[in-house]
Amino acid sequence: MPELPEVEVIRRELEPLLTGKEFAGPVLHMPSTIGHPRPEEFSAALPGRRVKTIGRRGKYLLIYLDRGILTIHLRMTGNLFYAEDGKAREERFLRLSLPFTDDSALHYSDMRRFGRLWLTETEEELQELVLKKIGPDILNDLCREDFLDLLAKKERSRLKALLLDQGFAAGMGNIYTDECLFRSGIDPNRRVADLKEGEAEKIYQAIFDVLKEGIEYGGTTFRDYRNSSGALGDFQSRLAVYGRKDELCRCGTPIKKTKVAGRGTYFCPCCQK
DNA sequence: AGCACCACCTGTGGGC
DNA sequence: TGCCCACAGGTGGTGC
Repeated sequence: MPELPEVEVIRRELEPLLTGKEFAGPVLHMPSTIGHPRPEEFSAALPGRRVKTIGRRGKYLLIYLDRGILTIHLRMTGNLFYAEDGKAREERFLRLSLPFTDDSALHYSDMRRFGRLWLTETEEELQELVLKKIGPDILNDLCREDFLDLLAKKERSRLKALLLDQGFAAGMGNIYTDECLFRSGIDPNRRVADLKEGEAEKIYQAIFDVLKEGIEYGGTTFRDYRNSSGALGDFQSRLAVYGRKDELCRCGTPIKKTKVAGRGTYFCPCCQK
């Protein structure tokens, strides 16, 4: 579900709400949601720790504590919901409740159960256990020069596959990748080696623009995404190609859907070459 | 190195 | 109307 913009929207909302709060005893409705440490250790270790700041790397939300780091990945259908009164809004897919000592709470629900939480004691442990194969955050930690350098090392890759590769750079998902390639005028099947003068720069700019806009519009709610107050995103109204098979592109050509890198891929055969 | 597949889950929507 | 299959904002593993 959530890509970089959706996670960033959640981060911005939660940071002022959670900073300074102290965790009480968690309730694990589905213990397998905990990736590390073992569920019972997690439950014993979290109470008493306080939230310092909230960060993000790609699609990972990083809740820095006075001791250790609580990391969350929402995968396809994970949702975080903050409740001032501590009450969860729906029970069906509730996997985890993290109450605070002031009786407010952070709830985690996840229909498809793919999402995970990790509690690590140090930055090094987080790196080793969770972020080992994750590249730099594509919005905050990758300048144009570095992006172009990294791209040059991946001559044989298809653009769509590369942008989706979190080891290359972290944050792009299926929706924003299709939108980025549309804005760049690049066919998703093209390979890096075939890019012409100026096209790589165009892609970098499109990544930046589309992610920024996604954040400004509160993320994309195509199906399940909700922010931490339960509200829908707005960026779906701005999508040029994603989810618009057979609808007309602004150039008048019907948008096509194919499969690239194993994912449903939308593009305009006229605007993207 | 890159890619195609499968697995992990549950729900929904299109086609027949 | 109802059933079945394909597919869904992600990622990790396998094997070619």
